[in-house]
Order: sequence, then C-alpha cells, then structure tokens
Amino acid sequence: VATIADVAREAGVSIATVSRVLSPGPLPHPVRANTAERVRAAARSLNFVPSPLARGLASRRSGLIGLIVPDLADPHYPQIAAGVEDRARDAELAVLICNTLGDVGRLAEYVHLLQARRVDAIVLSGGTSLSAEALLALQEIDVPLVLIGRPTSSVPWPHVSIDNVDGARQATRHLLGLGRRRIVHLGGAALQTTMADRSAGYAETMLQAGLEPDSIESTGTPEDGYVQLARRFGPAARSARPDAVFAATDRLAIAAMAYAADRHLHVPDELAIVGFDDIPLAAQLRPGLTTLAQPAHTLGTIAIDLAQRRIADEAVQPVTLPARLVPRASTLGPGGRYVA
Amino acid sequence: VATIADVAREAGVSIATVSRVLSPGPLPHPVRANTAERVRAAARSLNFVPSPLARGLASRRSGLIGLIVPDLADPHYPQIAAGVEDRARDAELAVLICNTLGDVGRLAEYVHLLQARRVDAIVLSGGTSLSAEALLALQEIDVPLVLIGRPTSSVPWPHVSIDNVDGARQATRHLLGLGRRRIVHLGGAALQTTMADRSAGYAETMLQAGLEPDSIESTGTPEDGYVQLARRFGPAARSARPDAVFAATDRLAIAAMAYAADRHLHVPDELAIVGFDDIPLAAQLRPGLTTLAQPAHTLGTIAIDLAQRRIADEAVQPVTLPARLVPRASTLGPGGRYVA
DNA sequence: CTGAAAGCGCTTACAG
DNA sequence: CTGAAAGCGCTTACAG
Repeated sequence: VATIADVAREAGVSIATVSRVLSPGPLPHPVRANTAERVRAAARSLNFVPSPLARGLASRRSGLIGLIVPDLADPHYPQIAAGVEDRARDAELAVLICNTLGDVGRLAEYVHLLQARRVDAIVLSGGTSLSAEALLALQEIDVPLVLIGRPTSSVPWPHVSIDNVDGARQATRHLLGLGRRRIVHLGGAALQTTMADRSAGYAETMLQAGLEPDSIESTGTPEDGYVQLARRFGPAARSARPDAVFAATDRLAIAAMAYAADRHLHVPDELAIVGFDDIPLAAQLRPGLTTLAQPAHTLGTIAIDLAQRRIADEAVQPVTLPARLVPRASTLGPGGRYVA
Repeated sequence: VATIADVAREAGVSIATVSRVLSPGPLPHPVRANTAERVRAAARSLNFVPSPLARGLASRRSGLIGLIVPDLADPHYPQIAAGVEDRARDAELAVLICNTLGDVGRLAEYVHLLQARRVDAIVLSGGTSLSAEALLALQEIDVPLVLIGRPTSSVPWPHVSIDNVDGARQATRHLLGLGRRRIVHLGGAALQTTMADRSAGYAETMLQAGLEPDSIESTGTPEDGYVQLARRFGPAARSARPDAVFAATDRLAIAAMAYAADRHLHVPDELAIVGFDDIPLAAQLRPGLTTLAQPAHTLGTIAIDLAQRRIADEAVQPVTLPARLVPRASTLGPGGRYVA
C-alpha cells in the first residue's frame, strides 16, 4: 500500500504539501494550483488512501462515529442505524455499532470504549429511559454527544426526536372521528419518554373529548402486551369492553390483533386498532394496520448532521420530526370511510 | 487522558515494559511478576486505556472488524449483526457497520474503505448472490475474509451458513405429512444461493414423493410475492388450486397469508402456509406462522470465531448450522395434529 | 506558497 | 527480564 511518502516522492514535493492537498483541515492551507494538481495525479496513480489510523493519531480525529442502540432486534433501530450509516458515509465517517441490550453497565462500558477509540462523536439512541444519575454519568464525556429521542431530563446535548405527543393525538382523534368512545391505550414501558409522550397525547385528547383515559401499561414486548390485554378484557374486567385500542407501538398493536383474533373479535368492527411506527410489515398484515409513520431513517441522518455541527463546535437546537397517520383496514375496514 | 508514558513513570519502568504487560502480543514477552503487578496497579490508578489508534498504527492491527450487510431493514441482518457484535466485543474488537443496499459498487467501495482502515478482518453477509466476477474482485483483498451464507462459486474464504436444503426438506415433508399434495413453493430471488437451496430442497422432496414441484419465483419482497401469488392463483391459472404454500422466507409467507385473507381462503384448512426464518413476529401472527427457525445470532458469533482463526492464520473449515421446524397454527390449525 | 521537524501514542526488533 | 530507540503514517505549528 502506498504511503504519503510515496506520493510526495512521485509528485516531487514534501509530505507536508501532500497532506495539505489531500486532507484540507478545518482551515485550509493555501497551495499552488499547479502543485496541488501534481499531488492529486500522483495520489491517483499510486491509488493512495491516507491511513485513517495515522491520520487519527496525528490529528486527534478518528473519522469514527459511535452509534449506541439498545436492541438491534427491535425493527425500529436498524432503520435508525441505516440512516446514520448513510449520512456518515457521505461525510466520510465510519460507524462503530454498539448494542447495549438495555444494560446500563454495558452502556457505560461502550461509552468508555468509544472514547478510548477517539470517536469524533457518539450518537446515542434509546437513552429515553435513562435515569438522571445515568445521564449524569454521561456528563463526564468529552466527546460530542447527540441523542435520538427526548431525554428524561434536561441535558447539555442536542437531540432529535419524533413528536410523539402529537402522533398520539392524531391516533386518538382518528379513532374518535370513527365514532369510537371506549378507547384504551396499550402503552409500553412508561419509563421511556417515547412511551410517556404517546400516553400523554392520548390522555389529553380523550379528556378534551370529555372521555376518561384508560391506559394499560406493559413492558413493551408483544408477549406482555397480550397478557395485559387479556387481564383488562377478561372476565374480571370492571368496565365495558373497549371498542378501540391505540397501541404505543406496532409490536403491541400486533399483540392486540392476535388477542382479538383469539377472542373472535372482529377488527375493526368490534375492535379498531391503531399502532405506532409503521414497521415494514404493517401494510402486509390482514387487516392492514393503521399506524403512525415516523421517519426513522431521517432520525439517523439528522443525528449525524447534528453531530457534525457539534464537532465543528457550532450551536445546535433540538430537532423534532412529525409523525404521520397512515390509515389502513384495522380502523377503516375494507373500503371504510373516515368521518371527522 | 493517561498515556503509556504516564503509566511508565508511575510504575517506575520504561514504556516498553508497560506495553509488554498490558498488551501481550501473539508471543508473550516474559516480565517479572512483581514488575507486572506494579504496572497493572499504575494503569488502574490512572484509568489508563491504550489508544487503539496508536496501537493499530504501530502493530498494524486495528482491532476493527468490518461487517458488510446488504440491507439493515431486512429483519434477518440485524440478528446477524447482533451476533457479530456480541462476540466481537468479547474479543475486544469493534465492529464497523456497512450497508450496501445490494449495490455492488457500494460493496466494492466499502471493501476499499475497510482495507484503508486496516480492519483485522471483514465479515461479508449477503454475498450469496455475487457473480463470479464480483467474487473475483474480492480476491484482491489481503484482509482475512469470512462469508455468511454459501457463496455462488468456490472461493478461498471460509463461510458459515444454514443448511437451507435440509430446512426446505423439513418444510415440505411437514406439509406432505399433513396430507397436502398440491404444494407450491414461493421462492425469492433465485440468484441467491440461499433461495436456490431452499427451492432445491423443496423440489427434491416433492419428486421423492412422486409429486410435481411447482415453484413461483419472486424478487423476495412481500409486495412482489403477493403479486406473483395472485398471478398463479388467479383465473388464468392452468392447474388446480394449491392446498399449501412453502414460502422461502417469513416475509413471503406473510404475503401469502395476506393473499389468503383477501381471497377468503381459510388458513390452514384451505391453504397451509410455511415460512422460513422465524422472525420475531412469526409467533404473534394469527394464525401463528409455521416456519423454520435459523440461528441467525449464532451465524454472527461463528463468523467472528472463523475470522479470529483466519487472523491467527489457522486453517478453517466451512460451518453449516441446522434449521429447525417450528410448527404453528398456519399448518396445524388450532389444536391441529401432525400425521407423519 | 513550501518544507523540515516535532509529535500523536503505541509496538517491537535489538542489545544488554 | 528490562530499556533505548526506531518506526508505524500521518498533521501541524514554525520558519522561511
């Protein structure tokens, strides 16, 4: 493999000049056009690629981004990862992937590791359920940090998130518009701001309509969602059977659909169901799942944009992206029509 | 941040000794136990982590693994990625993630990039549809390479894959055991060895049973799977309606379930359906999807094991993992029973 | 506009 | 068993 010295020799200049042509830093150094062209030609002919290792060591910038996700198995995060990777690639940054499995110890370990590797920035997703103390521990970091999802408390780092409150409002209004009144919310782990916000948007909209909010909490897994529904719908249920479920995620909505099928409840006639996320399979289900599409990929690309601004030490504002209702047969029925 | 020099000073030794204690290379250098302990204590007290950048530059080993996947949005690959990441972490390797989106140009670009970053090894998944020439281009690589999935032609690199032929045999035998005779195979892109193997296992088993194989090819997306089924089942269909579908993937199986629902075909009474992959949602569908579970996570961990042996220049054999039939209601019906 | 040189933080023959 | 020193391949003040 060719090194900078080979290129310098070939072009008849010093390695300093080669570096200045091929790796213009933040404040570009003036180089004569003619010289620059010779260097570029030499680099091309030698198929020269500067060693990121050496470059990182010398410049204290590794060209690496650390991406921390809680769970790659959850369809939400790969979409974010794809967005991050996409934009990072455009910026000539490589992405180190870290899977915490929701373990705070592992999170701390990764953060330490990423710092040791001198990553230029860390993108942390799934930090929406971190306790104040866990967040405090992150304060120690001297690497630019960007969060995906609204953090639990005020923190010094920028974040990009979905407007979950508004998404939940849309979901609830949609069901109300269809004439449903006994709308239950099947929520995920309330510790996560994402889940809390969706629950809040639901409750607010119900109250505005003069109805009593009725939230069921679950751990967020479809298995637990099913169990919690069974408990609520079961014989011990104290109130009238719901006529609609707004689930906090598509995975929970799928659990609700399974529950309805097992109890021979017709969807949507007897039970309308709305999810949140618009996972790729949502449209393939029967009935198709009405849900809120969120731009997960964009979440990732914007996180990189924010990270780059932080690296350049620019001030940045948090970014909020809208969710968009995608009506399907699980609320409208075949050829159903929405009544606002 | 502490450097090796700080530790050396604190322990009263040279940096060479520190390095030998903290980073024993392939052939460990003898160090007096007492000295080693002093060094370790100093490192601990200073919270010293050797710079992977400097280490990589000096030793020509970066501690990085490049993971190339074709599509993070396909639920199959995040599972593999999780396995890779898991085991890599145990081995103190970090994982660079690369998403090719099925573009061969992008693949080549990534391979180049990963080499520039001096990754210790590359794990390539989704290379099961690479043409002979694309594989030849990879020959140039002087980095250990491990493939996930059986390559299209004989190559000099080890691979780990699922026994797709046998999995397809199991699926087909299962349907035959239930008395089905008009079993159709809904296949994915035939260029991929994975899909070709599943198709082959199906055809072989049908022939053995004295039945005519009947394969429908699709691009592999649920959308196209649905379209292809409609064409086959439609009025123009030349033969008797199938009584079972063995889909090459769960995503295609879900398309088949959607198609059955739209045509008011009862699953499994009128149409039994088997998938392949056992994606997390398969158990949540109604009816639950009978499918072949494949150890995707293990695929990833073994790939790292193979990579490490290749890095150590050991000889390695290809590894094949079994698929396992998971019977659910889409073939058995509620309380259904299997007749072998 | 260009170059000589120090330095980034390690590893690893070489000598003892 | 330990250390002095060269070197990995770059970047970046400093000097001209």
